[in-house]
Amino acid sequence: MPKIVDHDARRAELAQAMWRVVYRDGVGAATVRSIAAEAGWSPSALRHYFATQTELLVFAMEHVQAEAAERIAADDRTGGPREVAQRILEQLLPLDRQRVREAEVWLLLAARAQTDPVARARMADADDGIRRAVEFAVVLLTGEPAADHETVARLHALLDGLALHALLYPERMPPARARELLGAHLGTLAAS
Amino acid sequence: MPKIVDHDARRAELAQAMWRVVYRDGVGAATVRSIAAEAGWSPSALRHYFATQTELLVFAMEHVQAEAAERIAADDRTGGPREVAQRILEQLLPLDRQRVREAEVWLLLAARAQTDPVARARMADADDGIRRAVEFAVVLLTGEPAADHETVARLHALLDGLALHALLYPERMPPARARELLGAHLGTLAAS
DNA sequence: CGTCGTGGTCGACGATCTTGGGCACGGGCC
DNA sequence: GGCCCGTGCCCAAGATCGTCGACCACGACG
Repeated sequence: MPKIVDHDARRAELAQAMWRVVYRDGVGAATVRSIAAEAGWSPSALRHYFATQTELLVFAMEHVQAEAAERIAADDRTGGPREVAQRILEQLLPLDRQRVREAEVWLLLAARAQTDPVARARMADADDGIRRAVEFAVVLLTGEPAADHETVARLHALLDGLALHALLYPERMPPARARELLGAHLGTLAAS
Repeated sequence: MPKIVDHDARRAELAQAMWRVVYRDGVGAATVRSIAAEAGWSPSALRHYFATQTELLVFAMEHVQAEAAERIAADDRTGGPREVAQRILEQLLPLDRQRVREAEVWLLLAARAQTDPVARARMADADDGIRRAVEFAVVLLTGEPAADHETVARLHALLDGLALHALLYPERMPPARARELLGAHLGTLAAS
């Protein structure tokens, strides 16, 4: 068989090009044509690796998930449960440029998920990951072996709400304030 | 001067057409053309009343705000503070088809706000309205004359997070669960 | 060495938002 | 009463986007 190309490597390469575009010009500029130009190929070339734009976005979201998971895994777990839980959950908030871009991808995929089932499935998967991190934090804070579902769901909603506010209204919800509010909520959990 | 048309009435008429499309086919189907067809005009006719698509979305969002404000004002305030606060804040959650559509407009405008300053400004205004409702609820619950800023911001983030989850993952966050989680949080506020 | 499948480009299609030019109508002015 | 001209509206085109089909080139396998 002919000319065999490592699809995964190509996809990663394209995703990096996409990420450069997103990082430089914002997620709105991440069109098929601009990404192809960034990677130095024709727009149709992308079609071999990403049949549709949604697949591109989904791949970018997978990258976001992997990065966040890696950051969380890389935490050294030093300090008390409060500090560890706070640091872990902060990895899921748009507190610096990198995480802002990640959150932009997240929001864009969310908007697309309203009509696109594929995007919807990826969002649900990402949501699972966030939920697991929240569960971990709750277990850490309460010391109980299993996390209370209601507590988890509430913290989860708060976390995503904070992320949304920090992304949409950075003046009203600067990083320090988001951290502070998250800490306040974690405080109520540890106390009870 | 010639043929004078009531612009406000026309805009309202067009907004109703838009709303019919959104309600029937989802917010994704709300293109300039579909709205014009629904209203029985040509797409260019809309240009006299809404120069750009963002203006249409912004107008729809203003309608959402007005509807929500009216629902909140229409509450009869019966029952204890917990019940009143809960009912008021539930008006801002996507618990039925009407409010789901409203939340869809909200999310679409949020995505657009990342690149469009006009959409951004409208989102900030809507955010003000939500914040005021949350402040009102907090004052009601705590009995204090002024609401604690941190408490308000936290409840606000939780509320928007719940709305987002209910909109994106209706299976995981059905209306009853959203109500329950909101109630749980309000409970912690009333207790303190 | 030939074949054929894979990789890649070009061009086109349909849909979208947006814009400019042009037509019709009708209220104001002489 | 008749002429202006500004408003309202449509048509067509431009720009950009995602997607698709037809075509060419290369290279591994038989």
